[in-house]
Amino acid sequence: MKRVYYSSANVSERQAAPPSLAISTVIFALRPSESSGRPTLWLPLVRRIREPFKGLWALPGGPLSHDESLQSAAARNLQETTGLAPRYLEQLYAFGGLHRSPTQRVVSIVYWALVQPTEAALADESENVRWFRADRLGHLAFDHNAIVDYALGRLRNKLAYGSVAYHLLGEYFTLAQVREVYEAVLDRQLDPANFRRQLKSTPEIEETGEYLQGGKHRPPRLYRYTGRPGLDPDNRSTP
Amino acid sequence: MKRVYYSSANVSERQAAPPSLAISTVIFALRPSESSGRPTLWLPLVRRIREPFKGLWALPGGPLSHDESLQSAAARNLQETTGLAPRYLEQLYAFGGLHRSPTQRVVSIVYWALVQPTEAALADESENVRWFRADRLGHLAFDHNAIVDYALGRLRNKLAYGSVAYHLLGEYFTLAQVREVYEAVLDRQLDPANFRRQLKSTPEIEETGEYLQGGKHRPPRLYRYTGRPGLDPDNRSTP
DNA sequence: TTAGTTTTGGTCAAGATGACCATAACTAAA
DNA sequence: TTTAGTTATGGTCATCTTGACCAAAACTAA
Repeated sequence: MKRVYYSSANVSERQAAPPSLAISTVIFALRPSESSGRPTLWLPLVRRIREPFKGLWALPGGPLSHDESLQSAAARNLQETTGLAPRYLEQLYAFGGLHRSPTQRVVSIVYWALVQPTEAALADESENVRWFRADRLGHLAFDHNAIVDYALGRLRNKLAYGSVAYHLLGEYFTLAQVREVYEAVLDRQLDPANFRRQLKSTPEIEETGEYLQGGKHRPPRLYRYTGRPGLDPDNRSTP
Repeated sequence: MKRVYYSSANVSERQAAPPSLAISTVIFALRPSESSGRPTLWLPLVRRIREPFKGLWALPGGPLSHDESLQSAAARNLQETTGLAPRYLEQLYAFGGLHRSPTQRVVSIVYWALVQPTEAALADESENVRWFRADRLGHLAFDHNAIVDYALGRLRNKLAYGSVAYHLLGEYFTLAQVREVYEAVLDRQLDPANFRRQLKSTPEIEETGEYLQGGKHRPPRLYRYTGRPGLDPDNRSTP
């Protein structure tokens, strides 16, 4: 057996070894806050069961196997930790600082995803997989706090310009629900009338004949998103 | 000598090997077109001297060594092929399709850079390094045509929103020169008066007391860019 | 001196945006 | 049954931005 793994090599050989490559995924979903009941951003983390950073929470991820694309590796992360399929999945950034991991040089290609949390996702919580509020994470393993911050910045930017909010919602939604997503992510209040006017002028939002019943006040009309399910739109140019 | 390189392993071992990691760089510079004399986008390419794609032109790049960061590896590419230091350098995308290279699985983390071409850069042209017009590249090695297209899209986008045009110009420039950059990259004419009004309202553009002499017409005022030299602004969050 | 060209400053209408008002429609409490 | 409370929805108004266009200033070359 000639196969030699670098992890079993001695120190000088580890130095000469090329950096190893991993895929991680920042998975965002909306969940009502326990206190206010308003939607807030949550994301699933995985507890590290070995060194380095054993016991700390980290982003789901793992090594890239030779026969899967970057995006499908990220989708597999998502599936394995939450049981969910992504509604939106896009490459975030490649993090390759020299000292991200104390034991070896690791380059992580990080994806970010939007999903809608279902009962299935909650059922997949366990001792080593748990959902956290994005604004109350504590200290994570590696540079994962910085990565989540960067992903939050990207989410805010895409939300303000692109049409990404709908991937956090179900098939039918009210305009007030969309506004709540914006308010949660951008962390500021928006004028309901002005916000409504903007959404009415975007062609991807389609009016349905249905209304949301059961509320305490005037029943709002339900709408539907007719744009593409955004799976890595950045990657159009490469197969 | 226990060190084993995967490239010398047999087929089944190559299959099991992790994907190898490379850094490439798309380097843009402005150069006057021979025909019209107006500035156009050019980029340097390197001729492949071994298989695969031996003889074809490719983006400058190479493997990532264990002791350099992603960005400094890209800056080294830049230095080695052009002799220049980057005025602007930012990560573009990680390309990791399964069949980018016919011989092995390669994941390329690609950076894009803006420089101003000097005599030094021209002197560094050789049999195996040459500058090409970005819109007349021909067939490149690997998926490098797609990568350049993606980089061009990013450049157009950053130009339209961000403040990136000045990194293609010298320290002093006229507003008409900035407009020519926009016209070259976006490939459409812009109204001089309206364009001027917008630039006057951006705080990073500072008026100097100097004027460009020697032209055929009214001497235009010279301006200066006072913003940061944008070296990977995306990477603020990670050291 | 004059024609030609670019630079520079300006107007105007159309469109987008934020602040704000008013009515419609429903629930829940009186 | 009435009334108060709340959200949904439609609208106005002033302000800002944008694109189209006009005109004078300033220089060169003939």
